[in-house]
Amino acid sequence: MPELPEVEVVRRGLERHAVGRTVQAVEVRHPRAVRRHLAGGADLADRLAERRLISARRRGKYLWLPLDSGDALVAHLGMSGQLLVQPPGTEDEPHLRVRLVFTDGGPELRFVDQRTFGGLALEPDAGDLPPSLAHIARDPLDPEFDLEAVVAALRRRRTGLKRALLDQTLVSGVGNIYADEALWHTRLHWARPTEELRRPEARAVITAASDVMRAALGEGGTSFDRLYVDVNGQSGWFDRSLHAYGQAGRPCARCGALIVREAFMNRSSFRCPRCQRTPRRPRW
DNA sequence: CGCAGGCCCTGGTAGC
DNA sequence: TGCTACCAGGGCCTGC
Repeated sequence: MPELPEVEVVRRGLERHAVGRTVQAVEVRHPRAVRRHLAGGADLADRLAERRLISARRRGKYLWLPLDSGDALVAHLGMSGQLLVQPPGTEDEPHLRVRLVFTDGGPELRFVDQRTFGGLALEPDAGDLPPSLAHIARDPLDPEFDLEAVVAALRRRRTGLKRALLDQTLVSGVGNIYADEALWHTRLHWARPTEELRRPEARAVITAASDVMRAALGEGGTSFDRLYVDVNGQSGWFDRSLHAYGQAGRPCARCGALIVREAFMNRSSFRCPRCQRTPRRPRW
């Protein structure tokens, strides 16, 4: 599941392998992959053809590639999306959704996505950010990320802590994996009411999320199910450093109690039952 | 407005 | 063996 570190690895790959090149033609092989492009796949292909990719940018889990036309190609990898750079003639992947061919005859850019939660769309490149991303908060790796403002906003919420960490309008880039890791590092329970957080606790959990994501980026991104690979198909290996996520039944690295898995928001949450005690008034 | 919950999607796997 | 049920979960959407 690509979260911020994995998406950043992809962004760097795009910067290296796609930026500066000119699109010759685009093949949209699955309409769902371009569902956010309301004018349809043919329109997307038309407006991308003969356009040069200017740069590769990211906010949270979103990527966008500004074009020399003033549009930007916005991409989200969803659960299982990949952007692969493949030599022409390489056999098509089973879940190939969109193919970009370049005028230089070099490697193609392929959007591959098994579960089709991800997709591509063209939008105006409105200065700093495509319009559809206006609601996405800055992520912790953004130079303009304002920790104290996020801490204050977090403590104004009236919800469970993990819900808030996953809310991309509060802080972006954090998904299920890094939320569980940040909570484990700070010994906080996922159902802690945000309005009861002490300022140092709030500061610690946001800082922990930031630190864990930065560490993952340093190691090439988390990958435990082979669905995530970077722009050239290389897997990361950060899963070996996870302390909570996916560790049910394994001993907590801090206290030895067995990590438990709990249902939360139709997904899983992992925590240490001893280090991360259930709060008196949980907000599930 | 803030917040909660449903839904979308597919391949792998567990269970009968 | 072959079927069904369940699981992974980010983000959009709706309703309260």
